[in-house]
Amino acid sequence: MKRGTGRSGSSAAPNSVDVARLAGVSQKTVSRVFNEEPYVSAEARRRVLEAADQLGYRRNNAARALASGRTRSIGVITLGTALYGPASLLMGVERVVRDTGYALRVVNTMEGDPAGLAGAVDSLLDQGVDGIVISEPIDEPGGEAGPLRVDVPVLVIGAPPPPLTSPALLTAGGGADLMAGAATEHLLGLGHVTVHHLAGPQRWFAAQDRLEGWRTTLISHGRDVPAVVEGDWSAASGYAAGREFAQDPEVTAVFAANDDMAIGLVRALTEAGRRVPDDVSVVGFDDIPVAAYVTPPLTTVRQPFDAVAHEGLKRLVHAIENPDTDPLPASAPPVDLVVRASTAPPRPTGTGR
Amino acid sequence: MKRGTGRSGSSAAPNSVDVARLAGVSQKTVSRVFNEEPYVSAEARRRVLEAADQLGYRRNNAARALASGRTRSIGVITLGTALYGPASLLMGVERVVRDTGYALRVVNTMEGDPAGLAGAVDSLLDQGVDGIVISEPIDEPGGEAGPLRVDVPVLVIGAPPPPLTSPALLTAGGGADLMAGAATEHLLGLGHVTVHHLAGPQRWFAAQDRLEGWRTTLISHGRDVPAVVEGDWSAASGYAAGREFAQDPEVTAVFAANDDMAIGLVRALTEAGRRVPDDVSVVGFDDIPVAAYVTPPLTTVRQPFDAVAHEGLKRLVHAIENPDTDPLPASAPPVDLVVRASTAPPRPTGTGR
DNA sequence: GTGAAAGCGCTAACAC
DNA sequence: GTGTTAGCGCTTTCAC
Repeated sequence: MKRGTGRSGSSAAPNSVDVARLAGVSQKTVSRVFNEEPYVSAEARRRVLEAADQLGYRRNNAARALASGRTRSIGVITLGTALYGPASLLMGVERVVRDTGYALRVVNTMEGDPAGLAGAVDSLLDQGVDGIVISEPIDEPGGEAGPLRVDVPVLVIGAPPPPLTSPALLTAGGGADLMAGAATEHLLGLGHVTVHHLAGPQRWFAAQDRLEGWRTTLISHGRDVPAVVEGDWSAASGYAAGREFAQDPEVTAVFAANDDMAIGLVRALTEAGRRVPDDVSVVGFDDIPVAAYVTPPLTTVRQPFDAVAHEGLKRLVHAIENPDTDPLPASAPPVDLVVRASTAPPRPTGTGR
Repeated sequence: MKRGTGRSGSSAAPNSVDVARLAGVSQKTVSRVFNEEPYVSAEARRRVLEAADQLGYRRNNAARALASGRTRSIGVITLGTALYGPASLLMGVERVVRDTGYALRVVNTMEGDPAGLAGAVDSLLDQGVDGIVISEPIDEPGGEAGPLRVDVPVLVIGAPPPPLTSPALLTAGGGADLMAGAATEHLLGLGHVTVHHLAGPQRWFAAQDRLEGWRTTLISHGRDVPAVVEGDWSAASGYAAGREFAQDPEVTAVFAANDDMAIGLVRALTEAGRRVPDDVSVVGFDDIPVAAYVTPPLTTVRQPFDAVAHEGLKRLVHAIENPDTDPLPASAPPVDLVVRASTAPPRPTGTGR
């Protein structure tokens, strides 16, 4: 323990009683000032602020949390990867959380983690948070025994709500299917007979959504739905898939579920003598910062990470602070296809239509 | 407030007294069980655990923190970007923090943030953390008025310790200068007369280090030190720099301070008719996942983010838990140059040596 | 406008 | 091995 001489301890952190004493007011008035409560005279406020400053006072959050039952913090569960999407989302979330006056606690779930989502939620609940953000969860095989019981509002980004009970269960970041659809339309619009898909790992909802949007679009245009090749988001897996696609002369257009895979894909295609976009068109997803600068510059779909984080968090905070009100409605994110040089009409030769 | 009927409140979260009552022991014994303290009979432990389970008891962290003075959490300050380096570091830190039984709190400092590092540290101290990690800080212009006073151990990753007083001030992740030196040596070893440098923003220590390693190596080999071009880490800035480099036929080798810029650089060079690596060799830094799959595959320096995070955190936790012991020593990270296809000997023509 | 009193749920000493 | 007694520094309630 640190406390020094007892009452007017000088070595340890000052508390509100110390401030009150120095300011010549009651402890409660100090509390009022720091909580910006009404009914404090200007004079009292001034004295308190001055005393606090002089002492280097800072409120003890543990005590506040204990007394009020609120921690003023939000926990976020991410996948623990430095992938552009998840990382961008996390940064967006941090910004909004801090702006709204909350603190951020972060917990990762590793892929293959036996405890998985349940363990992460538990850890956050243990720590004490007023709300939870689950960012891009994946389908863990070891299904939970019954739904998780969470007693704070939950926001799920980029996935349908998992089986959990919560005073408020919100979702954000939908629309990936529409975006994937737009990418597919673009390729079809260019004249390609059909579009192949290099999917992300199907345990990720984000990957499922994109696949779904692609497939739906193909079907609605009456096109064949070719077999899907599944990667793991990495450029390496895109490269491996690219070697397969390169074998098949029927492949003239590929929609990859993220830019990294698209880049690996382009490389494999190029190495195999299939030129992009002359022989094969490629569309990525995310619009990572280098997408415009690889060769050829990648046509891709830009994800509105910041907007999604912003809107989702606003709604979560609203749910936390207004437990009895209806949740705010979600709005659909815009679809933003960025056309660059990796897509072109198919060559008139060969498999014409 | 939630508390229901008073003593045996059934609607709100149960506390250790509830558990004690149900288990027929004292509250202190419940505390002992959950803290894994010695001197609890197997029978008492069993009863406590059973009662806790039945009630769905979970320790209240705010109360623990208040009573013990420790929050069992570590705060990390990052730059709020989804850049591969910072994001990888953050993920590495999260893993180790959780493994060591601490919770993670995250605060970003935006570039240009007036409050800057001081504001971030403050926010963490307000929240209450047992230790602070500052990941890749930058030199903010608005210098602080006097050194920051921090009363918990601090670990700085990738930079010299900023002016702050702390019971323990540790650093990790040095050695970027050696890595940059290795990249430069590689180019020199290939026969290039000198090596140009596409630097990162010099407000970043990480960028300063790399520049320093490059310059020192050039000097120690008695080579000219060409003017530095400064980018902002982005592929776009690398592209802009590349257009300049392309004008100058003397440029046969460029060391870029990160892979994104290297990729933009390669693109600009290629567009200008300067082939990579035939006309100009390029080395990047970081080894981002797509580096091996761009055209040409990028020679780069791999950064040991995980190892740095791991070692640094271990030392930080040691300092937190053993305040009176000497800090653990740091070890130098390995230098890992990954040679791929973006570097080659200079062409014999022209500016021979 | 302001203050006194009573906890929040736990850990820390110490006694038994 | 176990229980008792005090707080930790706030917020809350209610009285003035």
